[in-house]
Amino acid sequence: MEYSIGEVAKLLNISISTLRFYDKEGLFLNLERDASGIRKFHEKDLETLRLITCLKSSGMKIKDIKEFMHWVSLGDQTISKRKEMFLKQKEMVEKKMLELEKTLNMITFKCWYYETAEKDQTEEKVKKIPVDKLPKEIQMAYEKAHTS
Amino acid sequence: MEYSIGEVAKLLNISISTLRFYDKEGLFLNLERDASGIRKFHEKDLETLRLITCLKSSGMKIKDIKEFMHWVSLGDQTISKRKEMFLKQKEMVEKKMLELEKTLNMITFKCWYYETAEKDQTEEKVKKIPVDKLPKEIQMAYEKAHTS
DNA sequence: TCTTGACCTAAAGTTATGTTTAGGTGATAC
DNA sequence: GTATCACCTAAACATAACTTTAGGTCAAGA
Repeated sequence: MEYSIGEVAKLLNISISTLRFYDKEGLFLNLERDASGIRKFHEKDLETLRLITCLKSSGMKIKDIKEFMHWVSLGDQTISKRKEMFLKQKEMVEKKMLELEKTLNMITFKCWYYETAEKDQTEEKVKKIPVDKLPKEIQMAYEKAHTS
Repeated sequence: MEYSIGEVAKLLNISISTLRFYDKEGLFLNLERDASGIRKFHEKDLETLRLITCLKSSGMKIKDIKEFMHWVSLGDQTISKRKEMFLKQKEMVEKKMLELEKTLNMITFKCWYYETAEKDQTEEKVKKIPVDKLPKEIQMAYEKAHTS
């Protein structure tokens, strides 16, 4: 199965210009072109794109993804490097998730805070509630959000 | 308690230039200055900074944080707006967490993949294992990573 | 035949989030 | 008294990751 750039764009919801940009950056290995220079994407390229999306969301830079793709092109001799990269990236993601949880706790607290303020028609009352008098789960969220 | 910009920078691990940048962008409400123009940070400014950090990690732009701070300055009449903002942001964070989980599954799979390849000294063998023959938890990670 | 649509390139432009630079003030330490 | 800090500003610079623009090819349909 072969896909044009437009088809891939729709399929994976990535703009055409982004796809060309990734190609220019060297993120695809041996991306096929037909006689008149038109890109032909195969399943392996789609899989590369799914990986790019994943690595980007893990906080990796395009340059490093490019380096990884270069390692892939060198074959078995770079297996350890690639493994190390993924181990490092796993740590990054776990760190990110912890931070996001803290963020969620802060936001959960704020949601409760403003819902209460909205009922009261003022911030004054809720602002004065001491931490230990907050509803239990809100207190927990607040405290989790405020640990260094 | 009062803090200089340098103290705040160390305390919250944010560079001095970033703090000045945030101030220029209007993220602090009534940040005090002494007679010679030197910034004096108070506890409320530190709390603002913690909130900024949190909102940034939730994916909010500086401009929107600034708008929020403006609402704060308008007092009780903007409580609903602020509540809506946090509700929206909560959804954003929940979406982000789902994406990160998917990312983590992909990376977990890749870690296993390259650890196996490393033992084999080649990718060839592991590459050929069909999904349903993978170790159970790896199979689960793979599948979770590949659901649209 | 002509026009439309999907593709192409190279290069310039955009946006967000800072950082760096160059030049200046004012208190304190040697 | 002069050198060194820690602070200040305005403005230029940096970087990543795209997007837009301007100009061109090529095949298919009216």
